[in-house]
Amino acid sequence: MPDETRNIVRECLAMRVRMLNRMVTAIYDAALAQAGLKISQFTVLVAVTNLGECRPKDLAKALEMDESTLSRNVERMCARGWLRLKPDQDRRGHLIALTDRGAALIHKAMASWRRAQEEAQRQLGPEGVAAVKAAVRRMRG
Amino acid sequence: MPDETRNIVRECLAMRVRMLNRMVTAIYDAALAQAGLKISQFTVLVAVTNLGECRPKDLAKALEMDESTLSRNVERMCARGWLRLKPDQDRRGHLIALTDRGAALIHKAMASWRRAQEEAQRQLGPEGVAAVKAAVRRMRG
DNA sequence: CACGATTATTTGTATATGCAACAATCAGCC
DNA sequence: GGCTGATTGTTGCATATACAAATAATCGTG
Repeated sequence: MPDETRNIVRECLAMRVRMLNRMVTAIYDAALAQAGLKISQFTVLVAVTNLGECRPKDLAKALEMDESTLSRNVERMCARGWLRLKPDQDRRGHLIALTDRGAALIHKAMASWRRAQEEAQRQLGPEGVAAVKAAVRRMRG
Repeated sequence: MPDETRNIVRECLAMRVRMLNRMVTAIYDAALAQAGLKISQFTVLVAVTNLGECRPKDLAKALEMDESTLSRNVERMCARGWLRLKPDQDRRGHLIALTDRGAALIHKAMASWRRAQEEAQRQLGPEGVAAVKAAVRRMRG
């Protein structure tokens, strides 16, 4: 049995990707704490800015995130006044929009993001950075 | 503002790593559901097998995971009878040990893990796989 | 236009994640 | 032996994650 499991530790991609996720997330969360948010939330704010007013489904797709997860993240961010919901033609849903406070927060968090980004790049090295980008491109492509 | 945020989406490493994490985790969780566990739990079982009876701190370090997170994961897994706690010399803590049921579960889950591993490798491609491994090695190194 | 199928989103439930504060024990020193 | 600082681990709190089921509105077709 130990032979099998040792092999898993050497090979398992999920183990590695999840570890990488924890390490990288920690870097960004630590930096963004100064601005009072987490990378998960920053990511949503940025995505909404780029998409413009958008439907939950589109946002979830853009972030490759489960719709129910996003639903509750948006809920919390609305409660904080960073996002708000607007009625849509299709009355099954609504549009998610950035508020002024949300936009201000992105601006305020920019310096923290840049610091985290530099630190992550430093720790990963140029090859590591390229590697991560390539891996994601492959999987989504 | 959109200029800045578009740049973030293009560059942000956390966004990519987290996306990769969600995609890869989903592949393994879907496969392991057949055996009644998740990749997060499978990972702990395998790590305990390799370390042997171990203290929470060592296990957390091996998995690059917060001790409090691990504490509660172990708790759930004890409740299911996969792990159990044994007294240690150092009475502040205890040793985490695999039970027979835990060992049997690993065995039962092997085929599912292999299927997930193959699927993840297929989606990432050889370069993607190498990329992920290299990135982790760099960060932990 | 009515009705069943489809689509959009939220809720129920469970797990996972981590920071900060806490309790318990240990180790070293006097 | 008994204090004091360090180490080990758990708990309180908040957020994040996702599958399945429920809800609500739209669409397509007879």
